[in-house]
Amino acid sequence: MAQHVRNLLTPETLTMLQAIAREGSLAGAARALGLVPSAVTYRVRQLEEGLDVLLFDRSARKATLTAAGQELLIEGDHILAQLEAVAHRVKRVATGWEPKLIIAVDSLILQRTLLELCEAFFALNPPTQLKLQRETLSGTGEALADGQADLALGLVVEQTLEAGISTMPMGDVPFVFAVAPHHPLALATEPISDATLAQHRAVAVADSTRRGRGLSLGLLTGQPVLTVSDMQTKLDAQLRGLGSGFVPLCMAQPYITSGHLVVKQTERTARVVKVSYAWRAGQVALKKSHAKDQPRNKMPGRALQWWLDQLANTTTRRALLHA
Amino acid sequence: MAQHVRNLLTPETLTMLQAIAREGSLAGAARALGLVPSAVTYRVRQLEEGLDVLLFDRSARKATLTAAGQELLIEGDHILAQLEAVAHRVKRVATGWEPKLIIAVDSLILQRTLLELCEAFFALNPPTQLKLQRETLSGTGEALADGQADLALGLVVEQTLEAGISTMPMGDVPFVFAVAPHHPLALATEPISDATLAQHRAVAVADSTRRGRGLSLGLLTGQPVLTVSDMQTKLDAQLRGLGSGFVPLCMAQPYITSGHLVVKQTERTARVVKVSYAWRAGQVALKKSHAKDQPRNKMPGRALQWWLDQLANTTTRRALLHA
DNA sequence: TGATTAGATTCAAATATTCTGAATAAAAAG
DNA sequence: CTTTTTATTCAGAATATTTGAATCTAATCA
Repeated sequence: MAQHVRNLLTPETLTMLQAIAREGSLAGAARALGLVPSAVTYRVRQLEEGLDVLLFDRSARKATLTAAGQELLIEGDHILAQLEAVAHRVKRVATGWEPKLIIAVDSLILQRTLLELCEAFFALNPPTQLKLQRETLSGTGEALADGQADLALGLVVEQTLEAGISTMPMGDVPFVFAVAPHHPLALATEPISDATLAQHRAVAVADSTRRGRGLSLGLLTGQPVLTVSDMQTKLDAQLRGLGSGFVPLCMAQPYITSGHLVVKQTERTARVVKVSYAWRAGQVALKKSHAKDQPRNKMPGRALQWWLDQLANTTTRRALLHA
Repeated sequence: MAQHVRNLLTPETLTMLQAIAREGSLAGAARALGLVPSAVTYRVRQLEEGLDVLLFDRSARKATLTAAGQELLIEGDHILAQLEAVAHRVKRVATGWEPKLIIAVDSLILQRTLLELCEAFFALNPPTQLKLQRETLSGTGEALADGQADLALGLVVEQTLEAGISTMPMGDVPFVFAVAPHHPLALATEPISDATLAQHRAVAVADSTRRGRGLSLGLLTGQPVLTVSDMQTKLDAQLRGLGSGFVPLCMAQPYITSGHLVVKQTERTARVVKVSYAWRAGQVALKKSHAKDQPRNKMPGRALQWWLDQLANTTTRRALLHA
């Protein structure tokens, strides 16, 4: 018998829990994991007994999660993700080259330029796999803070960042208020007041944060909202006249020129968002108990270093933000 | 062979790593864990091979952690703490009563009143163990945000709190600048300027945060500082004339009356800190993949509810802050 | 309604994993 | 230079997990 409950929460067990939730049944999880159903039953029972908590409701044919089970599932997901991140980080420290470099990219960032950079990176034949994670607003910084990402591009700088994370400015992104020419607001007298705005649907980009409330950029209370997951979708929605809102001038420019979007002055000042990039710069805070008072190895991995070198170039930074 | 590296990072393995770091050797860890040394060797080798990372430097007699090993140790500590918190939370959800209620208490809070409340709580013969964790400044809120604590008393409200955490004001705590009567500043002309202050040592309370930079209340740059871990120690230090600084009026009052402390006016405005309490109010954000669209059970546990009931009482709140 | 299907559980046996204990080597301490 | 402490290896022993067949039950279908 395990002395401590936390010893029951092994990664394998948590993975199994995910599988059960995903497949909807113990039998399904067994198939997914390449196990026999009784093995799953055995482990679930083990877990329930050790924790002394009923995790599944067996009254129906398919076992369903109890409230406690759901709690464990959700928290377990988070832990598993962290575990992954830790293993990754440890490997990076050991080899100098990251096995994987995760870049959280805000939807503001120009896809094309980013992919060109990736191409240049791969031309070096690095042993490093790249993973691009598109995020929005606070999700971008959060991925970094959580250790899910190594580099974040396109941070909106209102966020507070923890120690151990370095930041550099990328530049300013001017936003304009734009609507489709057939949208009622296209004919409104300028500057458009908040009261008028509130009568029409806004298109907002959802914050991809996984915890907390997240940022919301300039929404009016009571205003109907269409929420989309990234800036490109928002632009598309506005082109179709589904709503109005601020969009980065650089992304909207071609449509403005072609007349598919109309810029309108508003009462609230035009936004200029300061954008930056950030990365984990080692030097994790030491707890006193194991402070070996030997300074921690804080150099960035070689892949990260390459990206930072690229970003040190003003032209590159510009190219990531401008259309 | 484990398919995925994260499966190697079991709680037991991480615990073992802690033990090795704490005891300073594999043999020591084996003793501490009630195992035979070869078992520890076996597991370490298993881990190192699976991770494909050298965690220990064996050149000396005692194995010492490599940089990678230290990274894993530190991150592992964090994960273990979270695991503990998760198991705890799951149990609470299942039983309605928390097996343990962890209260993070800022050093501002009056010990005596708090203990009286504990006494009243235990009079109910609850199945709940209480754990009081004294914290300072941002540490108090952080313990809550991390899931290490269920209730936080004495939050300084400058902190931003995540969703899922509820806050209520407790009251205002006036601070006064005080020094011992034999301290040089006791004779200074009032109001004392910042320049004069900076020439004398300040006594500051260290932020107990485990990550980030933390708050620091009104320190002057370049001023010599004696840092202590809680408000009571700060008061003691100032009574001995070791330095000067702002202290809560309520704590200082008896000493002011007896002449062991002298209040001085300063150029910077007297502080009044707004203090609040906060607790985790369930409703964890659901990830889409397992949203069972059945509303989450969000009622607080019964022990927490009892404390919240007490705190709803104005007199109780006052008593926790006043001397 | 009754028959059928898919899921969950139980248990003994098979298999895998982890631990032990003795033997060995090598570094620090005396 | 001996003694002590530590780490490692390896073959069995002890544990833990998985399997597969049998049984039971809830949903689905004819």
